[in-house]
Amino acid sequence: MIDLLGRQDCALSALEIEDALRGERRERPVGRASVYRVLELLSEHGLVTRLDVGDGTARYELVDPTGHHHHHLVCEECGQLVAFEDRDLERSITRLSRRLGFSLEDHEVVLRGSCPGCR
Amino acid sequence: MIDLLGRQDCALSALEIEDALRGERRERPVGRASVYRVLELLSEHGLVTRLDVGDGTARYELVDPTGHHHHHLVCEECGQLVAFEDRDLERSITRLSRRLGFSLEDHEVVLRGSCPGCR
DNA sequence: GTACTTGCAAATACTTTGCAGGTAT
DNA sequence: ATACCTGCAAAGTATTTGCAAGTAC
Repeated sequence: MIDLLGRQDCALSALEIEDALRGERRERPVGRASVYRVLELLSEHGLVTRLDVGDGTARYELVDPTGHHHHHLVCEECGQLVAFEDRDLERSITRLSRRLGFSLEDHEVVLRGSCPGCR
Repeated sequence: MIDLLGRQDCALSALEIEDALRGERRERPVGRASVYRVLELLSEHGLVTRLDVGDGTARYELVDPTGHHHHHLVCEECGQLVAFEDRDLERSITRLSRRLGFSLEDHEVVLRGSCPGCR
């Protein structure tokens, strides 16, 4: 599954992962429960992030081992999910959590609007 | 329902709203479907924002008519949901969307970690 | 009357859990 | 043997939809 996620350029839902894995291994098809169980494990160990775009399904993606991380834009016209990275934004968030006395484990930013192609 | 949301200091889930409304009006209890339908309407008209903290349930809150808006901290110890406002963060996001050529309709920031009380 | 709104119940979608059988040590 | 991991089916939860009855005009 880690392989599979590594090959993606954007987050997959649990059901998409299940389908993909079933496509790869026909003999003993992977069970839905296992997918969720493994995702929870990977997530707890910080290898995978859970992302929620607001459509009632959780998406998962591999954490970049170099420490870089990105956030997501959702185009409300075409539904496309685009990843971006922004140092300035990250700096704001770090400063902010210090200001609030909050020790930050994780954070998630979702921007919604129209992508350049759809405007 | 707008009244009810106005009285809250933090976002409510659809089911919490249903319960609260049923408490207020015993004769003809409000139906679940109506709650979701009204929330969708209010949301489309920009009177209510939908917020997703990552626990598989959507939460809703009234949009501040003064134009101010806030984001949320989730404490992973006590589960508390805290709202905050940060001009610096908003500025980063505005700059960012300009940089990406993305026309922003809405955005959502969720920070996860431990609140001052739980550390 | 027609058109719109409502609540209920059923349907759908995503996720979790119980369990029996399998694998590894 | 024990302990762990798996897939299936069933249960649980959140949300949406079909529909019959009620309201407004």
